[in-house]
Amino acid sequence: MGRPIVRLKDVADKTGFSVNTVSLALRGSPRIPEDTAMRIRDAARDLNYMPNQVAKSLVSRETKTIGLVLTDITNPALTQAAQSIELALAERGYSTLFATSNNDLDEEKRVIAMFQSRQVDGMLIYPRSHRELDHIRQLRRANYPVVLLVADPDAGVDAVSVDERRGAYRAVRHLIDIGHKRIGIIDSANPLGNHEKREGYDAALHEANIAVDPQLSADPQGHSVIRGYWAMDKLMRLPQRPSAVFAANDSLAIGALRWTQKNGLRVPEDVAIVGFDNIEFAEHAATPLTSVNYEIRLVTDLAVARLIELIGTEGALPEPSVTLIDPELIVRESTHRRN
Amino acid sequence: MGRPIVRLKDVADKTGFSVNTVSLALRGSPRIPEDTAMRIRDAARDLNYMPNQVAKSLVSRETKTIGLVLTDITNPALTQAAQSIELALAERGYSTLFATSNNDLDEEKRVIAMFQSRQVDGMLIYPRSHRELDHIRQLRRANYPVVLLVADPDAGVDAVSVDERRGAYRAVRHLIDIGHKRIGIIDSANPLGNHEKREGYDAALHEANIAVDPQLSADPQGHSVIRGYWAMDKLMRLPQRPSAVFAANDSLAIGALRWTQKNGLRVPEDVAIVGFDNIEFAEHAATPLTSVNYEIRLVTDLAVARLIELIGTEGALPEPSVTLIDPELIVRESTHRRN
DNA sequence: TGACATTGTGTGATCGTTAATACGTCGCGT
DNA sequence: ACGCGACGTATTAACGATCACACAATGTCA
Repeated sequence: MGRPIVRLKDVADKTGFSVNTVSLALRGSPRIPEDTAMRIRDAARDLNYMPNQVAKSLVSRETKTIGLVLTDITNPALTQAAQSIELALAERGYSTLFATSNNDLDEEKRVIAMFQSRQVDGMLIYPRSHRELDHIRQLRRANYPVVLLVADPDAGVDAVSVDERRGAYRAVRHLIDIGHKRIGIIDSANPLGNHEKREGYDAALHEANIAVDPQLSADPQGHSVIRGYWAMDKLMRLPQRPSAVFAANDSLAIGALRWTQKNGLRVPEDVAIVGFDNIEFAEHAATPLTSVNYEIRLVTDLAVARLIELIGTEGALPEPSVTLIDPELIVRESTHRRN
Repeated sequence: MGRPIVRLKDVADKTGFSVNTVSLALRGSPRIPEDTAMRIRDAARDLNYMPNQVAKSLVSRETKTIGLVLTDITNPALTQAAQSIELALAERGYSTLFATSNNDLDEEKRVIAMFQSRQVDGMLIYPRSHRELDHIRQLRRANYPVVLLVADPDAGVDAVSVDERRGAYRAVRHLIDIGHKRIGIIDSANPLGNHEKREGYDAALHEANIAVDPQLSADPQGHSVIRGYWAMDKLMRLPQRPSAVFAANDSLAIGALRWTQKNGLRVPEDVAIVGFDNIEFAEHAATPLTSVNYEIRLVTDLAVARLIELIGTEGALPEPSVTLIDPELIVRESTHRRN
């Protein structure tokens, strides 16, 4: 409140030139002769002048700021994403305003509105849900640059994402290939949530003529280790246990692994486990975890590049484009090949 | 670029009132009669008017934005901090601009300057180093509200932090108490870095009349699991191995644990391991990890509260205050008590 | 020597909002 | 009937910067 601010006017007063001359000089205009410019630069340095970006933004109508909306930054996959997004944006001269929606739709809407009010030049969003994107589509219709970080080819909004459906398919396909028939899944079953991984799971089973057994599906209601533990508990208490489990992310998988340790089961002999995202801890888990891997940098770089492109377009935005990154499966001990 | 913006003027034109009347009405001034206000609000809603915070900030001289400077958000402890800081700030109507310094001093300075230029109302900073705070002290002298998230009672800057020295002391003291005499430490040895944990380690050893053996110190040069693995490798290859190891954070500790698994050592029988921060994965590691625990929410809430207080003070800032949160040790299997 | 560029610098409007103040139009009291 | 306060609304000037343009003071050429 009321901190002292050094303005162009102060530099102008000190040097005797007008505000305009000072502004031009500091921006290196060729219209200002070198010795004038030097005197002005010196004075600016002495006063420790820093341009006021707020005033600048008001004139230029751009804030060089983008808004990043995450559901929850403690999800290790999102943390990585946040890190590399911030980096990619900083490299291009953009600052990152970030906020979390806590997986709440109203909160997500509020955050987006706040970002608009703050005149961010664009937004990168991990939406809470694929099914409720109206508010985001509306943004785009209002010519607002937005790129989603989960994919839905029909969303009508630009998106760059790992192909979760394909990743899940690869993981489950691998389990089938090594002989598993009774394969559990630990993934959110929220009808409003994202179904891609579940679809990939279903697809792999169908392809192998294995019926999808709803019993083998456990909803962890979250993404933390402990949630994975309890979901695994549910699956393993079934009369007919699964011989393998696909977990929608590595934290859940580590929770499942932990369950096997506590209950004296061997992985992969008694039950095989596959995770998703290949976070650092996956490789170094008690039993190194087979996991779906992808270059998060690739996803975020493409998303940022697309966003910057949208910001740079004059007039109406181009047709939305959706880019899916194809993930690979890293096979480790948690799913050793059966013979 | 050139997105259409609905301004007060547009609402004014639509209703026939002046810009000022509209402004007053939308802010609920009692000077505007109810039916006028209602007509104006309706028009604003129809046009989907959103106040331009940039213009508002220029007038009010406050942006309701704070800058958060982290060294590296992938450090799980910092991720947690970022999450709860964003939450605490949002609750008080502040937005969070965040940037990472990548543990580089020049980068840290650049980020801070950028935040100043963007007129943030205050900053929360995880400095790269305790020893190089001049640029931050300077900020404070210029009456700029700053709160550090690592403590140094003599920094001359406000700070709220877990007491790392004491936490490390507790951890090492515990190892001594259960009979260990040869205790290794995995922590940065950078002379420009933070020494608190190392000091706590030294203090505990001195108190027990155990000489500090420099051989037993390994610098992981980072905070990731794999760094901990290699640091552990260095320690365990010594002719006289340590019987216990204190790691400066849980990722390092998990790396150390992983080393024992790969090399067929039992924890805690062959070597005990203690971590720091008590992240989620610590409890669920192959051998549940003894770790130094503290309420990160407490730290961040106090830091945010102090920052808001500083922002609210008229005139000169009060004397800097440093708050240290006392951590506790959570004992788990990785350091089972010896008999 | 007078017309005309060229060069360097200043003036004024503008961005969207708020704050201070001015200005009509009432109603009321005397 | 006249003045005065209250009320409702408009006008003007900020905030700090940029931009388009105006305008002197030079220098150049016929």
